[in-house]
Amino acid sequence: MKFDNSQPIYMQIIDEFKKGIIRAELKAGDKIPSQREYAQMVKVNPNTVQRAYREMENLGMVETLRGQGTFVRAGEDKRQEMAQEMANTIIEQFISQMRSLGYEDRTILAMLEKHLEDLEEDEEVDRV
Amino acid sequence: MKFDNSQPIYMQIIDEFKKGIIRAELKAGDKIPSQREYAQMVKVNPNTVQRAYREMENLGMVETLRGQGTFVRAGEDKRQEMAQEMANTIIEQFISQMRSLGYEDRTILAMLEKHLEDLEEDEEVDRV
Amino acid sequence: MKFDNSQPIYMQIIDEFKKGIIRAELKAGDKIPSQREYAQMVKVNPNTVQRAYREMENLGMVETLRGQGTFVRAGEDKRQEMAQEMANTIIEQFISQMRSLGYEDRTILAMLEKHLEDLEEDEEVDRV
Amino acid sequence: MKFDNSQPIYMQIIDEFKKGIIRAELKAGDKIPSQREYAQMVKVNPNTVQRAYREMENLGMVETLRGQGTFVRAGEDKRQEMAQEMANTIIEQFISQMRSLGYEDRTILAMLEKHLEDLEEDEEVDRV
DNA sequence: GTGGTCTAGACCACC
DNA sequence: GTGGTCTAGACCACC
Repeated sequence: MKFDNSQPIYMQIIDEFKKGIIRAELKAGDKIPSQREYAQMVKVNPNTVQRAYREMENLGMVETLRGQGTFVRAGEDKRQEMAQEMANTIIEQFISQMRSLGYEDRTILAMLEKHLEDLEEDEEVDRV
Repeated sequence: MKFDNSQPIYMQIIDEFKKGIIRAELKAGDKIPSQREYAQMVKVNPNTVQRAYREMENLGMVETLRGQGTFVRAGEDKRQEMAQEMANTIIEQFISQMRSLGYEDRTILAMLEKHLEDLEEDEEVDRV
Repeated sequence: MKFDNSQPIYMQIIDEFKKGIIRAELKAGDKIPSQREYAQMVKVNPNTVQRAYREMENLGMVETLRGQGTFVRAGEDKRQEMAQEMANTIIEQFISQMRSLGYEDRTILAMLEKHLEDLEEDEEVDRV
Repeated sequence: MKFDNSQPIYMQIIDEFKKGIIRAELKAGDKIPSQREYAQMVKVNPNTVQRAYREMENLGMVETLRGQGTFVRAGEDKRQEMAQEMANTIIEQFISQMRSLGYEDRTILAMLEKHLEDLEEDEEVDRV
């Protein structure tokens, strides 16, 4: 895992787990690594990991059972909610970046549409 | 200026000037800060600034006159080309982020459209 | 390798590799020394070598694979182009030197012709 | 004056005066700067200048009169001889450079001829 | 003052 | 081990 310093590391850790849950790589009931294990894996201070885990607990993403470990709690509903939320953040950031280049909204939409069509064509070709 | 470590600093500097040119805040003939000045402004080593300036010269964005300074070279054509290029990068990054959340292309498009409409309504309200 | 100060060292390094490619001593796919190795060989700072290697990459002469090394990329086409270019530089420098001695163009040509004939005779003798 | 380290500085000084004489900027009887003056002008150790002046005396280029200074001695004959000599050096260096790129003698001649024609055309245009 | 080159050396990323 | 980035600081060339 590599972290940049655009955001606190503990938030970047949370985002990692969020993505895992959203992509359904992590499902309700799955055990995630212990705080110590994870801290070693990603070479981060255990305190930072602890903070991330605590916040995930507050967010209802995971549940910690003393002496047993930390488990994913998010069910399908939660998963969708999280996906929506993350998507909104990404979309807003995208719009703001494109607007700051001076593009108008309808142009942004048209450019995205064009891009998606081009990509689909390319992928068509790849499959053939 | 704050730099994150998602990218080399010299590239982030280039991106700053790119944005300036794209937004037409910097126009052909404008003098940009001397390497030393800029290095002090953004608190990085002058060598790092020089690398950025040198690459901008190679990209045809600026022209350097020894003993005189560095000047914006990009005319309107170049400006549009740069905007296109930067937009493509942003769009591609956006698509890949959204796809990695599991959204299909038509859904991505629909979500963006919805978002833009909502924003426009909000801005309508603000103006009134 | 000895460098003079008629030109920056990094350019002289580039010229060395250019000559190697032009003379076909270095062919497409050949690995050239690592930056550190070469720096030790020619006793210059690794940063200077890196600048030379980076510019050679920009010129399309070599390809750099991180963690693996730097490889000659120039094929036969590129080789000829580079030879032409280098020849032009040499010829122009020659003309300017001769003119600055006050010789007229036709005299320069005649002197060169004479010289080449003399050399060929000498080499004839050597072979016999 | 700027010296490179491809040759001893005293030789580069001699070449400077040679060029002056060849171009007839310095004529027989002309006084050249005193050794001290010249050393200051070109920022070189006076001993180096002395060596250059001594060798020029040996070469018959100048004459030193104690208490009066150093004077150009070379007459027209000497001038031509020096020009010839310097031209030969330049031509030989040129041939060797071009051959090392792999060009054959007749090609070298053809390329030079072509280049001179092109230059003449350009200069024609400039005059018009 | 402005840019250009170079050294010395640290630290990181990828293999 | 190999390349990539960055800092610190010296010295040079051109204006």
